[in-house]
Amino acid sequence: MREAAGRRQAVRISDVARAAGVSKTLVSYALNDRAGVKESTRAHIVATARSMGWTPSFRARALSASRAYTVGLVLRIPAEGHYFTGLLAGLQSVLSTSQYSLLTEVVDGDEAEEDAYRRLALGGRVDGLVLTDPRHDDPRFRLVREAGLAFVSVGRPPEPTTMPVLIHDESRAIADAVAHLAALGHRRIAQVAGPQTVAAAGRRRRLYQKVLREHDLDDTSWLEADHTAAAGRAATVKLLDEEPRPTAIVYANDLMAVAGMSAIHERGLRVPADVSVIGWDDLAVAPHLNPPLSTVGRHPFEDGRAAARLLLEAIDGQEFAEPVPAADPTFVARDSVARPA
Amino acid sequence: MREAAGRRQAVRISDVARAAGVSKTLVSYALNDRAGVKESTRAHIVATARSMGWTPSFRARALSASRAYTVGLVLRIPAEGHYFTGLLAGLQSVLSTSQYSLLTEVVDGDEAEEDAYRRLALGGRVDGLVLTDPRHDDPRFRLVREAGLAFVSVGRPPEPTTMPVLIHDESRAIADAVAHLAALGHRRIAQVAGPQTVAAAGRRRRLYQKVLREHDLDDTSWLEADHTAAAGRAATVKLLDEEPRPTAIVYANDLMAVAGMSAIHERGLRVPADVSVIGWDDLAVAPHLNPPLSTVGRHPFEDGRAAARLLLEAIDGQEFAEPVPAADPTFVARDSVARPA
DNA sequence: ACCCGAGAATCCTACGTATCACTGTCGTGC
DNA sequence: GCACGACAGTGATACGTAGGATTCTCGGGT
Repeated sequence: MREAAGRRQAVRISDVARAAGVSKTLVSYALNDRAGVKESTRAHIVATARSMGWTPSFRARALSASRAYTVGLVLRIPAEGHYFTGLLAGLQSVLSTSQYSLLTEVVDGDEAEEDAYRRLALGGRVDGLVLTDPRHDDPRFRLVREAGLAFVSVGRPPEPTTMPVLIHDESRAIADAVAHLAALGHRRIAQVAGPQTVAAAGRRRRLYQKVLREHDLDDTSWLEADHTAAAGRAATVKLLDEEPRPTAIVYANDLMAVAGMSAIHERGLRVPADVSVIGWDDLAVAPHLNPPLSTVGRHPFEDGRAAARLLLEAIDGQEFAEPVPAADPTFVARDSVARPA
Repeated sequence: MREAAGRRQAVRISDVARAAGVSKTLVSYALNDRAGVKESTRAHIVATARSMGWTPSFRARALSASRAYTVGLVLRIPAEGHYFTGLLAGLQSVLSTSQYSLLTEVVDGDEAEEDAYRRLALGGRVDGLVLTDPRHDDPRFRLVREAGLAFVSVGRPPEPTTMPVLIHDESRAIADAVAHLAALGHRRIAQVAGPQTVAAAGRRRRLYQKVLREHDLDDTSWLEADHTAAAGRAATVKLLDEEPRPTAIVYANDLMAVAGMSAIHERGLRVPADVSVIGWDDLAVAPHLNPPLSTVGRHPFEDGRAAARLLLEAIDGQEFAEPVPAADPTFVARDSVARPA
């Protein structure tokens, strides 16, 4: 059996100091590029450290600096794997240029989520958190406030804050989508909206309704569904039973849109001839579906980069009076939308 | 401007000790359930700690124990968001019952990946790593060996190791898929395989060929593609030009299968009447496609759970002589496969 | 009256880095 | 000739927890 964990640092700063014939302090100064070290001494120390293969201990540095050099992201499962993969990549692309790392925590329900936040916030496990999809009465904001933890919220939080908030303007994408449908002659447009406890889902549903009214269209035909294929299918079946039948359905995400198209086909109806369909997310498969899915593309990678930058500033003590606008989603027209039969 | 980061521990173990009128050591013993503390004293200490809201400092604990209480996972982007989301969830479900957290690092190329591993391995940032998709001459195994870091490999590593290795037996799923096609009368089955530098992709391609030969079928019609939609489409176009044309195509992942179906339609051919299609992954959208996609389901969540358990044991010093079998993938028949016209 | 031992509690140092406060040295200007 | 400041370098301690070594306490046996 090999030696169990609890691996000590192989070569310590004191080893380097002894080898170079100077004090630990000077080694630290030399390697952190601080003033007060003669250039020749610095070169000697750096060379010694390199030859000994010394890397500063992350743990000791974190304790000494009273910093975790880590930020946290809590993901909900089952969830939009798509958006979060991109967000993750964007966060990383910024963090890895700093000293920071990203800790992910995956949860599957409200209680688990609160536990996760408590675990991360307490004990100084992280210096900051990325919060996504704020809900009404979201307990997370109270938790982080009490813990005095920095955060960045992707989406408007339920309470005012001086922490950074990243917001998207979805009105343009929604206006484009509805205009596209209206121009083709659609008069009955139904909506399968996301969970209305998620603040952004409610806002998006109301935006769609507002734009429908601006086109003098009925805005009353909408249902709530929880982003799963089953819910999307069920909602679609209900909408197809309405009288008169909608000629177009807009969905809160692509997965529900795909399940909806499947339900439409099972009814013996065609997409787009009988019912046009629009999704939200622009999954990798969307352009290759049969028919290719019209949808709204988001910018998770850019969101991640912006969120990481803001979070690092917040950790640094910066305050934010106003929400920060992020890259807006854009409508992508494909063949799942056509003139109604 | 609020106070910048570098947040100290609000209440320390010494505060609790003073308030309870005992030494720091006794507080530590009492809260870590160690012997040598009178029961009444323990109760008093626990009550005091609770009333003061004390949580041990993660940073100090990590330094003192010479442990990071963290394991790392490096993801490649663009990649199978699907499998990794599940893997992440599985890893977490085990880690969060221990003291461990998961650090993710997202990279987009070979150099970035090596950097990422170096960052994590050096300085004791993590106690162990999850390595996925081993490649031939994979530099990561050398890196972790040199760093003396524990790891679990999801897939057979290129070099022998005493660290745990999780392996899947794909032969059953592949045999089922080919048997299903053969039983329906398919004689010309082509393959769009994954990147052959990934060891598992090569093995899977050869497995398909072996099973084809067992059915006395031609095994020479295969192409390599890099898991993207564009590559899947291009490979499909080439295969459709072959003479005689294949009546079925099996793909290394669902995304390429979807793109392939799209290419088949563009040729004026039908799925499954003219060409049957089988994917790999069982994406959430697969059952709802038009037609529903036959594919092979993996078990990322269970893989994640198993990997986490093994990694924690490896960190504990356990050695592994044999690879550990994981939940095998299973073939799922859907309507994208039918009797050839 | 004295010794012994088990259990209870404390003392002190390790963990490894960073940094504050300080000492020593040398050149410069008056 | 002396005061002073800039610069180079060192010593000691904080960071907060854990735990081995040690001391203390107290009851029981001889």
